[in-house]
Amino acid sequence: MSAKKVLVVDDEASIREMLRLALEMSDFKCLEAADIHEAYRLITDESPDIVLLDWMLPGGSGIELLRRLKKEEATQALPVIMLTAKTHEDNVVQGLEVGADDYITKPFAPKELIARMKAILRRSSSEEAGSELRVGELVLEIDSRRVILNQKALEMGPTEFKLLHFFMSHPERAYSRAQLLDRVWGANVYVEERTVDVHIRRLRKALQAGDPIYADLIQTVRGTGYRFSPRDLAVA
Amino acid sequence: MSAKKVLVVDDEASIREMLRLALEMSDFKCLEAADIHEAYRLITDESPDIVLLDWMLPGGSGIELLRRLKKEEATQALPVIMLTAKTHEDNVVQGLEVGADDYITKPFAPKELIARMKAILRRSSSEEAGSELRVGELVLEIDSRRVILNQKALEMGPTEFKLLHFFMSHPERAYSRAQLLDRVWGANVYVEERTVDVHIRRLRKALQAGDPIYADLIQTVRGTGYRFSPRDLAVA
DNA sequence: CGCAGGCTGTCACATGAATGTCACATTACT
DNA sequence: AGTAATGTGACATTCATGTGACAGCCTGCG
Repeated sequence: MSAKKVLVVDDEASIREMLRLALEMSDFKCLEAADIHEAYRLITDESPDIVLLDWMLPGGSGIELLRRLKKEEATQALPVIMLTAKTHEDNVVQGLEVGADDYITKPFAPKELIARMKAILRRSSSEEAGSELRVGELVLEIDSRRVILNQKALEMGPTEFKLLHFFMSHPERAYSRAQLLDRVWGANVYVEERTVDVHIRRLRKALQAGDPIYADLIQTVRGTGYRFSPRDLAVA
Repeated sequence: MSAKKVLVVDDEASIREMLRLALEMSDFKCLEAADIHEAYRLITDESPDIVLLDWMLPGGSGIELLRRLKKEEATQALPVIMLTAKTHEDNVVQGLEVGADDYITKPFAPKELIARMKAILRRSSSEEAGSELRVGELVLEIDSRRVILNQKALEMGPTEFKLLHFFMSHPERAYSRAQLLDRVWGANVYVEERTVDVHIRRLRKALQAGDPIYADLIQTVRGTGYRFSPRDLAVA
């Protein structure tokens, strides 16, 4: 299992720092946000695997963000663990009602937090298995690591597969080359940005070979990067 | 019902002898092993119908063997009865969790053991009936440990058989070398990952000898591992 | 006991695919 | 037209996999 991304949302820098240490000790990648706005930005930009959300936040309480996340399709399945200061039963109940996956009251032992996180991640990642992503006649089979278009398998390299995988799970949104490098190639990789173009081309070519229409799903956003847009798929 | 093979795993020769007598009295064929290593060898070589496994063993406790058996595809369904010295509830619970089919505490009446064995065998043999895997003209006979392709038996080693067995029961899914080592070779085995390649090749060769088309069932998934895909089998 | 033969795991080398980069062509925008 | 961004074909290199050979190990047999 590759390192999971954790987003820590708390307004106190000291707590964030403490959590960062504990998390990195356990091989999690750690993102930090001090307010709801920043948190939301990081969620859409970085798609963390799990969110640790403090209850008390300036500029909108944590439950607001939670509600928003559970409302939107794209983030509905994102696991959230609430951090509550006291044993405010009310908060806990309310949080779980809105859809938090778990909660933990401060002060807590980092070990316990990590254990709960792992339990939740195990649960959510196993649901993911056996799934497939579909857009029209284009099917990306995760388990068998294949892409099927009109009942026929498409040929593409591992990188194109990962790229398409990323696009299909993040549709209707433009990504810069830098973002794509980060999300598809992985962080800490030194590669030219223009390399993305080449792989975009290879992916388009592969789709084209299966059905020309589907190549149009990968759209160029001039001055920004690329976008995957099922919406514009013309239906015969 | 033909005579069933029973494997007795116990380090005390006197107990093995006692069990042998009791078992042969009831028309079972009896195999004996004094340690885990020998037990495992006999299981793969002789495929007994049921295993009587003592809890306390030198060189790795019985539960280790049990875990290994339940993990590997080829032996997952093999019934195991645990023999525990005292009424160690912990052991019993643990054993049943790992997948023992039953347990019995020493000292026990041979008659009772026989009865339990028969009960389990009755249950499992009905499930086991007609236990063969088939893909097109390729038939893997579990019991006789043979592979038939176009009415002709294929020649392959035990490892290739297990590998094919695993693949045929988990089709349309890509597995990494590490996963295959884990599931086919068994856990706690230190073997080079590239060894998988070699056995894949041997398996392909065996299939090829029977019918070239069937070698294509074993597909390379570049950057990931291998996949067994009956779906792509071209039909004449 | 020693020997032959099958099976296994490992290596070194061969082969071919995938990757990243470039130079140049093309396109969009002003 | 001029400029910047993107598309595209070619290429060297790296990397993953295929493949043949071999030594050790066990087993069965003389």
